[in-house]
Amino acid sequence: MERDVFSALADPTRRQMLDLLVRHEQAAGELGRAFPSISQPGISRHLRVLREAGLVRVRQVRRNRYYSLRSERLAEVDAWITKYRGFWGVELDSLEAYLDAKKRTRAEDRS
Amino acid sequence: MERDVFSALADPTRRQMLDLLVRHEQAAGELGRAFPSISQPGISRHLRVLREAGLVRVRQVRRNRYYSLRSERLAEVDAWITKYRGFWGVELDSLEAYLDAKKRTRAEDRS
DNA sequence: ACATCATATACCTGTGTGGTTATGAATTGG
DNA sequence: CCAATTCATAACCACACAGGTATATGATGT
Repeated sequence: MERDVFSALADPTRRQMLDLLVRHEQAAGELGRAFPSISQPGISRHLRVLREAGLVRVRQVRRNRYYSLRSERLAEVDAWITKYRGFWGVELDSLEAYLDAKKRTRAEDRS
Repeated sequence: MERDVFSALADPTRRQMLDLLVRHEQAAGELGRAFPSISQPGISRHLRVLREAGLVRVRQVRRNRYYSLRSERLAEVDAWITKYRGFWGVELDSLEAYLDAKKRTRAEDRS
């Protein structure tokens, strides 16, 4: 438990797993099928690392373990990188555009 | 050469180094003094990793090697994490606050 | 109770990484 | 030229990690 988020993100397979989970929660086996070159235990261990880093949560439903994304830790990474955001300029604008869109969405949610 | 940015960021010492470099460029030795528990070759190798990941550049001036931050790769990480930004809501506000402050700074720069 | 499915754990193995000390290479000052 | 400074590289060690196969665990269906 209590594993470093950055080292959990260091592995490309685990990053891909998160990329898959961002769409919707997914069972371990389902996830594993996206990585045919890795054995089932390999998948399971990657998921364990993500769990221990707090990047995913698990929900057991019958025989399946459904993994889903947890935002908190990723937000920490985002907070860390915010310190450096002053170093590039162009991207700020697209980020602002994104935030504007997001704000509108949230406003609609409330209405 | 051509090393993965995320694995370069996986080490806490290297992240601290970047945190120091975000203020201003710094000579290797100067940087090293911030980590008294690590030997000089240790510092040098961390800097090599950062170099190979494209996270820093070096400029030689007389006897000193001045390291400074390179934004491109960090921007890549930022782009990656952008995919997940939809997953947290509260943090968006502080991010907006940051952007507002930044925009004001940039406006002042132009005036 | 038993077989099956879904996932996790145990154990081994090769490779990578962070740390060290010792040494090399380039620059500078006397 | 020699010594000191500044930094990088080499060689080595301990350990962590990703991968595999084999096995355990737990829940479901018959």
